[in-house]
Amino acid sequence: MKPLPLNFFNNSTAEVAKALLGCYLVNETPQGEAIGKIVETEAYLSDDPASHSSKGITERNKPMFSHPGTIYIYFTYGMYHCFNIATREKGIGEAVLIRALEPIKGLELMKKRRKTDNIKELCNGPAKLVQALDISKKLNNSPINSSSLKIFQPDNNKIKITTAKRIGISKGAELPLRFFIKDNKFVSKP
DNA sequence: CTATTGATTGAT
DNA sequence: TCAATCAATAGG
Repeated sequence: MKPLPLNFFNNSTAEVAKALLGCYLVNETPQGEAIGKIVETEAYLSDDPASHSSKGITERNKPMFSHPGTIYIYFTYGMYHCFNIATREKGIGEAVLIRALEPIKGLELMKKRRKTDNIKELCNGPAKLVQALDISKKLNNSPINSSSLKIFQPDNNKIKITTAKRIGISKGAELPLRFFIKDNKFVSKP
């Protein structure tokens, strides 16, 4: 198992979203290490009305337009953060939203941070996994794998992918840009 | 300046 | 079904 190279993200956003399924997201903190397997993602494209980047670059969404592999963490609904990774070359505003993880390691830490003992509730939503891994907004606009937050790709990553409409957006067509591992119990909605 | 919305979650 | 809770955005 090895860390994903940054040029992994210099590719079609939908392809990156699918390729991330089955990879491991790792965050190291002073309290310990937490690891989750990526089981659900969504792609956000530059011409997509649901994407923050659709109206051009702003102070908030500029990480989406930065180098491939740049972390984009945004604050929403007054209380939640969501975690994305920028894709394609610098100047193009596209990203993959990590929507759900299967908890692998650091379960006790996750339970404490999420204030629940229900394993299925730890990481089955974009704001939940940010809480469970304690992903800091300080990492916004910095490259993945260069700080405490890393993604590893397993040596033989054979999984079955289901494609579906995206969740929780009102603008824009319900494009088939949501991807998750078939039959996995930890996706945000069945 | 004020009003509305939102890539959400958790409680009722 | 709805409240929490605030940054971004649209409108005046």
